[in-house]
Amino acid sequence: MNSPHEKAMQAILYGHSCAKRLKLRLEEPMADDRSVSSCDLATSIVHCFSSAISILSDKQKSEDDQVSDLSSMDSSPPLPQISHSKRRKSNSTNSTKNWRDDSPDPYYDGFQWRKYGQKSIKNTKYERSYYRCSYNIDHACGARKHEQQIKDNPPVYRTTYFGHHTCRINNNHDAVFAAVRDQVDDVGSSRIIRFGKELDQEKGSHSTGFSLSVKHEESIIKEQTTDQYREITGDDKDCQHVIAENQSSDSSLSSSYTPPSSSVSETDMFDSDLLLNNLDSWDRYGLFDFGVH
DNA sequence: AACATTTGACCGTG
DNA sequence: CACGGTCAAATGTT
Repeated sequence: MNSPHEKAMQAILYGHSCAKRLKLRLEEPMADDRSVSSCDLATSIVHCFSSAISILSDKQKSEDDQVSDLSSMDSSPPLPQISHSKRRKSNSTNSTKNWRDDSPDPYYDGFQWRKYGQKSIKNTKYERSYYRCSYNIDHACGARKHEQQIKDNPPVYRTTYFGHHTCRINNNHDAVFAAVRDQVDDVGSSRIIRFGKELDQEKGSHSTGFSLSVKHEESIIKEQTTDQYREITGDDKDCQHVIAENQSSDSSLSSSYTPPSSSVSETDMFDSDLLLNNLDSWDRYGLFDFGVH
């Protein structure tokens, strides 16, 4: 796995490529396909920097801390809130700690949240706020988040998200991914990019807010990405080759992943959430080219 | 009036 | 029993 520094670098580079595209759009409005709104591009940029901040601030934590954080991540989809118990269930069995984000400001993530609690947490200076999706009842949306200031001067707020949105009130971010996918498809002989779960498995089960995960399901997805590369290429050696190549890559901005034409159909199996939620995917497949140079 | 936030209490988990 | 997640009444805001 790449070092935190390298991951932060990749997040910044990714943000940089988004910024370049936004700049190009501002300079030459007609030159861009407008498949992604400027607002979404800006949001992506902010999230890339958030990820970099988070990675770099985590780097200062102890290794033990990191291991325990990672081990608590869970990739399973949110369970419907069918329990009639008024009290919480065990975190280890019923909730999903999907990802977290550190930001200088608790940023707008495109979803509407309702605060339902606030607690002071032991050994921490600041209180933690608890939010659930405003559409929790209307759409039985089980998404929740915790927000807590973890640093002062400069202030850093850690937002931890649990579960997925099923309310689908914001699909803008999906457009970003679609655009990424389309442009990736345009590069060379690219056919598919496949990350994470089968699309069919995901259908109807989520619509998450977009953010670059810092520690999203790390160990699980490491296996998934490797396995799925094997699935694409059918070649274990190729998999190792690409991984090694990317690990020793100079992270040039112009690098782009062009999967070898494969036996897999052209069916779109791109899982945008997992692509952008997991920096390790970049580790393995290289940076994605937005067509801006 | 309707909706959102605050806050003390409750209670499951380890 | 301490901790932290959630509930729900009280309070604030629009």
